[in-house]
Amino acid sequence: MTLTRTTKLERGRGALGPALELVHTGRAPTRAVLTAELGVTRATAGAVAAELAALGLITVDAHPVAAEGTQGRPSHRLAIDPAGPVVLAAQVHADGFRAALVGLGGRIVATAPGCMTVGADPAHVLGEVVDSGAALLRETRRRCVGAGLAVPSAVAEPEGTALNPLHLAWDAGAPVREIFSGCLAERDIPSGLSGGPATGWTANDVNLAALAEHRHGAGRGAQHLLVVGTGHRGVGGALVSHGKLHTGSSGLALEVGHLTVDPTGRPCHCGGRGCLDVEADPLAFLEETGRRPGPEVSLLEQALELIRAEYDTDARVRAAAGTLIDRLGLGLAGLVNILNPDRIVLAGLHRALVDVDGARLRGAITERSLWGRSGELPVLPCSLRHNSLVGAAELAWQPVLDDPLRLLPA
Amino acid sequence: MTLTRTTKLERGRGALGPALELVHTGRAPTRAVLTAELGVTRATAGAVAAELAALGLITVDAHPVAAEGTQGRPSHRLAIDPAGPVVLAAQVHADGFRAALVGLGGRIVATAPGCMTVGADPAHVLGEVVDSGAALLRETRRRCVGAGLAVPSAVAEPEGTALNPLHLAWDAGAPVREIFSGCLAERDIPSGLSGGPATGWTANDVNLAALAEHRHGAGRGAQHLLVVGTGHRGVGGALVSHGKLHTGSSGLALEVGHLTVDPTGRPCHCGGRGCLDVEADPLAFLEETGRRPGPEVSLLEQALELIRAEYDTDARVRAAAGTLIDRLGLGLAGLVNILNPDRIVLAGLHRALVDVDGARLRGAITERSLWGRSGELPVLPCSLRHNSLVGAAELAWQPVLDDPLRLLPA
DNA sequence: TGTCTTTGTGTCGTTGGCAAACAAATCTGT
DNA sequence: ACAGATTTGTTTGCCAACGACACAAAGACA
Repeated sequence: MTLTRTTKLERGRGALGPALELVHTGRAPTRAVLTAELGVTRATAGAVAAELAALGLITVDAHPVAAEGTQGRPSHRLAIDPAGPVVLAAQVHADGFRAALVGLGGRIVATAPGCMTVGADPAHVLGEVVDSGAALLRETRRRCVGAGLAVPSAVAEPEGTALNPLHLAWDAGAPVREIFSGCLAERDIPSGLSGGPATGWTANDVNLAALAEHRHGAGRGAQHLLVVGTGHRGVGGALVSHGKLHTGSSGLALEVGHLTVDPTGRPCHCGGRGCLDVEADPLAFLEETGRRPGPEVSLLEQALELIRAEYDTDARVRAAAGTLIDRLGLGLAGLVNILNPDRIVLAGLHRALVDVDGARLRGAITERSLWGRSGELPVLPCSLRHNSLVGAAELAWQPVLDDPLRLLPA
Repeated sequence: MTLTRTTKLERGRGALGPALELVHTGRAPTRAVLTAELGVTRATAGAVAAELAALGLITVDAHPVAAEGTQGRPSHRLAIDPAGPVVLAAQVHADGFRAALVGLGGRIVATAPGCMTVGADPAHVLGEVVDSGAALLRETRRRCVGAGLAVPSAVAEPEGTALNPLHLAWDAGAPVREIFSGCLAERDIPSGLSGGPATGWTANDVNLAALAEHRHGAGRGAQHLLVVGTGHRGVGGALVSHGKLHTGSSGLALEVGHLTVDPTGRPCHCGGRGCLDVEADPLAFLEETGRRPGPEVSLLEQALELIRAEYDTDARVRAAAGTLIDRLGLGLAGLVNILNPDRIVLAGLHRALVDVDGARLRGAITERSLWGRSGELPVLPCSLRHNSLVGAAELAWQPVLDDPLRLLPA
């Protein structure tokens, strides 16, 4: 008679995903905290932690050390397994791309920048991106369990097409997700998961930056996080509500670039005037300062450098920053009235603006937003270095976070 | 030895809530459909249906009749028990109030309008509202399991205070939910649920209208439903995302009245110019037609009557409607770019506008919204008579839908 | 009438978790 | 040093909530 014992490892399957997410986002430093956060018994939490450790995703330290000022038996520390699997993450922008391997917890394990041939088509660029990632995988000999890509364009759902890749010289409507997935398949990047080949998860870069900031950065703990930022041209936005990206019904939500912030302002390609896209992006800033943008580095870098180097010494730079802050504040106030976020995080050029005069920005928002608690609404600079890249990794990690048992044995 | 058998009725507890919601929203006409929608076995679905019937919430017909053109054994029909419990729902507006008893399925069982003393304070008004509801309960002898209230003001969460009850002559910040709950307790309206006294669920009327339209009306099945409408003054909005109201972090989301639709337009009390609130509400419409609004009935009713009676004959009325449609379209386009809904439902005056010239409104939205599929975006009139009232009932039903076992035995 | 199709019901086994008793590890006070 | 106090981890027993399966029921169709 075969006695199939219900082993401890088979318990707690339902809580595996939530538990991994807690460790992933740093909200479960110890097993005791995990127990409380999951709302389960110590027995169940123990089984869950053991199973995640058996899957090679987390580590449970063998010899816990007591925290200071606490009584009782010290709890085992939980941590992301530093030798665990990684995902391939990449970000494409106007000047080039960056490929990386990212572990759980949003930790970048290895990364490499790449140049982009001007005018190259998406298949060519994404091929280079995946080649670069594959090289990192060979160097580090890490197991890969997914791939994610951030692009500076709205991405239509569920097709995965790039609708306005203006700064990449790609065709509008290019099937980016399909192309990326194809590149992964061609180069035999395994999915690492049960059920099908590797899927190249693809989304808009600001959306992914927001996701990353919510899970690992300045947006941590926010219920309704609004992220607004610039790349090299234009302004993008994203909303993370209750931990999930609000992408809308077809991925086109938070296209905030065409909020009107100056009815008499610059004409915009959308047909209107004074849109945020043309009034509060790096080019607009450079124009306000009276400088001629040079072709050597990106507009964003020129703008950031100008603020860094001359904000304290050049009144024109200060005035330009103030002008952009007021416009941005107007746009944000409109968004606050519609979305009622409990935190705002700014990226790109806007991050620099809140750094140099956060008070003015907060004032501009409060002045135009309604009965809210906007005075108490935190407006913070983003806190992660490569937030779109980390966000692309989040996308790729999501299936694992949803059900860790889908991981194939190493 | 006591043999405590696991009876059939104790099964399927976890699926009770989802099952009741399916019947409530009309998505489970038969037990077979319920089985498929829940994704459980027939045995479990049977147990769930039996338990809901035992709770007095639904009926399972004894002698099923085969549907035409189908083979196999006919499935039992599921329906809301017409003798089941009700909730007390009420709506307050500038001219008065309306109290009602509403059963599951959004069916209004009994209703009575009420006048409001001009300038009366909230405690007085809500006292009359609850008295009116209590009278209906005595008349109908129905069991009451909750109470909900719709107010024409933003309601701050989690406090439940009315932030801008401009049209009610109430103080801004009046603790409406607390007052309503107090009135219920004073009059011994039972909660009908385990755990505590009756709670007077309270929310903004447009939000509740949106919830009602999503569950029982023109918004059924939408993933991201945007509702915009007028009461007697001003413009309100609401978003239902994946079946849940997006209230934002403190209940103040979708305050769409201050979107700018005409930079050179009327001054608004918010300090700006040309806000939707003053450019697309019933007063604005009446002004555009050149009529002097009379004091006898509400502005909304005057506007609706004017459209009904004179749209076909009076060019000035048509022109005014066109002007408002264009402004509304501009505002909606902005919202579409931010929220990316897959359906728009219009209420109040805006419902009449889409009725008389929906094509113009759809054109105005498409023209200004970006790379979306806005051409395919349905823009519909609302379809429920008292949608805020039904929405208030939804609020009160929610605890029962979440866990029907909280219902106390009759 | 027999067969097919679909739906409802009863039985059994598995699973995922809880409760409680116990064991372990550390702090605190004497 | 030693005895509680406190907190955490582990083991055992148990049970509710299902699914799987076989069978029964009720109609359509030939």
